[in-house]
Amino acid sequence: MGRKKLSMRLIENPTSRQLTYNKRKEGIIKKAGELAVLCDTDVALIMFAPSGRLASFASNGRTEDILLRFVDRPDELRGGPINHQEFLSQKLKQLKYEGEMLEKIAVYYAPNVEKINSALEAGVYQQFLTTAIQRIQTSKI
Amino acid sequence: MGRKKLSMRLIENPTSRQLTYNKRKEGIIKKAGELAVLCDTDVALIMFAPSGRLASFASNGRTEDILLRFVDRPDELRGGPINHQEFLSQKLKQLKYEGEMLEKIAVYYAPNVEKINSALEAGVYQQFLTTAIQRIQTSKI
DNA sequence: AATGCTATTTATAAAGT
DNA sequence: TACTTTATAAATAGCAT
Repeated sequence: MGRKKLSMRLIENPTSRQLTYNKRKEGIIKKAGELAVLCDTDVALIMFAPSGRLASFASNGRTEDILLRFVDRPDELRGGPINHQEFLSQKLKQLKYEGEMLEKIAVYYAPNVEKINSALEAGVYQQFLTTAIQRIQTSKI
Repeated sequence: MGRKKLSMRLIENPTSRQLTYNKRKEGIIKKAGELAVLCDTDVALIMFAPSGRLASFASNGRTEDILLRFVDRPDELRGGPINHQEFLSQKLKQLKYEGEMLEKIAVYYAPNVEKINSALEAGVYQQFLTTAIQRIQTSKI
């Protein structure tokens, strides 16, 4: 959409690139919010600038603990050896604990409540978790 | 966009809702991919249907380890007590280890490489990590 | 750098198959 | 239950401020 059709490759000019980034970032966040409302859907959207710093995050904030549901429904893992399944459950529980610890730490270090979304600490925590997600995704492709 | 303007509230008709969900899901994924290419940006997009099941995930898969950069640059935490800083570093390292374990587990359980994106296991792992991210975000707001 | 303005392109709501 | 089409709404690229 625009005066010209934009070819799908890196925008060379840094100023234009930043401008496009800001505009499209807003657009995607809006779309994500609409999808959440229209379809009762949880949407998490995480964007990182090339610097690696967290650029934006959007979610409708539902907090169901899917982990516990998973642990309570082992039949969803049918086909896996029982010992590995137990191992997996333990690992998930352990990671859940780590996540809660991380949450507490994040709260403790929050230096400025008004700047939460751009706080360096938040960026580091969230990117770390996101990287973990990406590792899983990458490792399975 | 469409024959009529859609009011921004839950689509009551389940069939229409599902249809809209599928269409808009594709749209957002496309947008996310475009943003990644145009602006050299890492984008992670995670959507959950009301059932809680992972619906989609998109990322350009960058894998920088921001954690280590963080640990190696303690001045970014200036203002925090040293003992808490060390505590934080240890926790992050521990979580990194857990993430790597989780990756190995994910690989082990991958039942069907062709269906990676819809694999239930992947959904559980990713939603768990996403929930952790959301917790951090929520706790700071 | 940030905001506002249109010409265009793109996404998509309904309808059709 | 999906795909395809089409009219329309929405997003946005390039400019202007």
